[in-house]
Amino acid sequence: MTELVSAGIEPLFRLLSRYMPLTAEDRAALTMLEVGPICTKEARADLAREGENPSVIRLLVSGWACRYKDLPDGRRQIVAFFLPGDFCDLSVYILSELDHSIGALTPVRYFELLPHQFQQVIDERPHLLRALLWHEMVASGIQREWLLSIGQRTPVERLSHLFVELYSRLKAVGQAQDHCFDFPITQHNLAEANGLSLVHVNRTLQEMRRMELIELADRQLRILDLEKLKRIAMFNNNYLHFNRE
Amino acid sequence: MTELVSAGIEPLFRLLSRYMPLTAEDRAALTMLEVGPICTKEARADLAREGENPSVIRLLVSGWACRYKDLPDGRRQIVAFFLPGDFCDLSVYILSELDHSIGALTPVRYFELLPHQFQQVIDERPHLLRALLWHEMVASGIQREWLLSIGQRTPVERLSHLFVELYSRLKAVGQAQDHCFDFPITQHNLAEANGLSLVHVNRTLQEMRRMELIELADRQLRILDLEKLKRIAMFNNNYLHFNRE
DNA sequence: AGTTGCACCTAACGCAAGTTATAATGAGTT
DNA sequence: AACTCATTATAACTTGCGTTAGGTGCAACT
Repeated sequence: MTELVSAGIEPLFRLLSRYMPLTAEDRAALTMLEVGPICTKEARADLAREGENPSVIRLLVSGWACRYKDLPDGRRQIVAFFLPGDFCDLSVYILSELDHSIGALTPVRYFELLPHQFQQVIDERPHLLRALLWHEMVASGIQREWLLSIGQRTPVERLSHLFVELYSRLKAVGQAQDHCFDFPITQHNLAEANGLSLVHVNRTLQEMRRMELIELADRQLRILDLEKLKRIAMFNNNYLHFNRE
Repeated sequence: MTELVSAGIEPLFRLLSRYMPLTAEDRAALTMLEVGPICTKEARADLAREGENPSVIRLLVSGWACRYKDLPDGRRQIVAFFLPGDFCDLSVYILSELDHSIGALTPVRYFELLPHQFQQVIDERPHLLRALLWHEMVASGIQREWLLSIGQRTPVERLSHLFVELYSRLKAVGQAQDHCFDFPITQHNLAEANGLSLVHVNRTLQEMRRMELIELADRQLRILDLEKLKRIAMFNNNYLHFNRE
C-alpha cells in the first residue's frame, strides 16, 4: 500500500532531480503532497475549463493530459502536453481566472493539492521552490519551442521535434527506455497540437515511416535513429534545461 | 532632468497598475530600478543571444523589441513582442542559459538591472513581487494565445488578433489613444511573428484594408472598427488578466 | 546626381496541405 | 451477433499560401 501511494511522487521526484540534486529529505518532503485522495478521469474528460477559478493545484501521477485553448467555432489547439510528474496549475498561486482548459488525453490519475499544503512543503524545504519554479520556466521554454515549430518547421520536422521532446521528457520520469515509449495519444491529438489536419498528420507519419525514422503501432513509438531524428528536427536540447544528463 | 529619468519607469508603473492598485510609495520604490545608466541599441541589433548566460534583467523603456528563436538554416520565429514597461529577462533569476534571443525591432532604450538591485525593490515592497510575477504569467498566457493563433487562426484572424492585443497592451502603458497607435515594425517582422511569408502578410493587410478593418500607413495603425476586429479575431481579453479596465 | 539599401506592393506559378469522402479495423455495448 | 464509435488509412479534389520575380518610392551616403 505504501509503495503504491509513494509511486505518486516518483515521477515528480525524478523530474526535479534533473534540475538539481535532491536528497532523501527532499523526497520525504514531497510525499507530503500525497495527502488528499487520488483523483481519476476518463480520456477526453476535462479537468478544468477556461474561465473557471480553480483553487487546487493538480499533480499528474499517471496518464497524459493537455492544456488547450479553443475558439467559439470549435477549432482547438493543444498548447502543452502534461506527462506524469507535471503540475497542471501552478499559476493558480498568482492568477485567478483560467485562460485555458485542461483535458485528459488518456485515463489519468492525479492529486489535487490545496495551495497551503503546497506551501507547507516549500516552507520545509525552501530550495524545492527553486526546483518548481525552474520546472515552470522550462514549461514556458517548451511553449516557445512549440511556437518555433508551428511557425517555421515543416510537418516532418515538427513531428520529429515533438517526438524527441517527448522522448526526453519521458526518459526524465523513467517512462522511456532504449528508444521506445508508450504513445497513448491519437493522430487527432497530434493534429490538434501541431496545427495540422488529421489527414496530413497521417500522411506525415507515413512519410516518417518510409524514411525509417520511427515505428508507430499499437500505441508504442520506437525511434529508429535518434541522431537522424534530432538532425531533421534541428533539435537543441538547451530549452529543456536538464542540467544532469 | 528628473522627469526625463523618471519617465523610465512610467510605462512599468502603468502596466503593473493594471493588475493591482499601486500607491505612490510603490512608485517611489520602482524608481530605484532606474539606477544604472540607460542603454540604447539600434533597430535590428541583438540585446542577447541564445546560449548566453546573462546576469542582468532588462527593463525596456522605449521602442519595441522581441524575443525570437532561430533555426540553423536561418528561419526565424518571433515568439513575443516587448513593449515599453516590459522586462525582457526575468527568468534570469532561475535559469542560467538563454534558450532564445532578444532583438531590437526599433531603436530602443532600456535599463540593465542587476538581480540584487531588483531584489532590493521587492524587499522594500513585497507585493510588487506579486505584480511582477503576475506580469510574467500574463506573458506566458500571451504565448499560449499566439500558439492558438498560429495553429488555428487564418491569416486575417491572426493579424486581427495581434492588432487588438497590441492595442490593449499599448493602451495599458499609455501609448495608444482612440483607436490609433504608433506601429514601428515592418511587414517582415509581422511575417516572422505570425508564421507567414512576407508576401502573404502584405496580401492579408490589403484584404484587411479592403474590409475596412484598419488603416496602416506611415508607421501608424488605426483600427477602424474595434468591435468588428475583435469579433473576427475571436478576441477574448481574459488572457491579458487586466483586472481594472 | 548617382548609388545603395530598405520597406512596401503586385502578379504568376506551383506545390503543400486542407477538405471531403469512404473503407477497414477493433473495442465496448446491448 | 449486431450495434455504435473511435482510430487509422488512403484517394480525389480544391485551395491557401509560399516562391520567385519583378516593380516603386524614399532616405542616407558618396
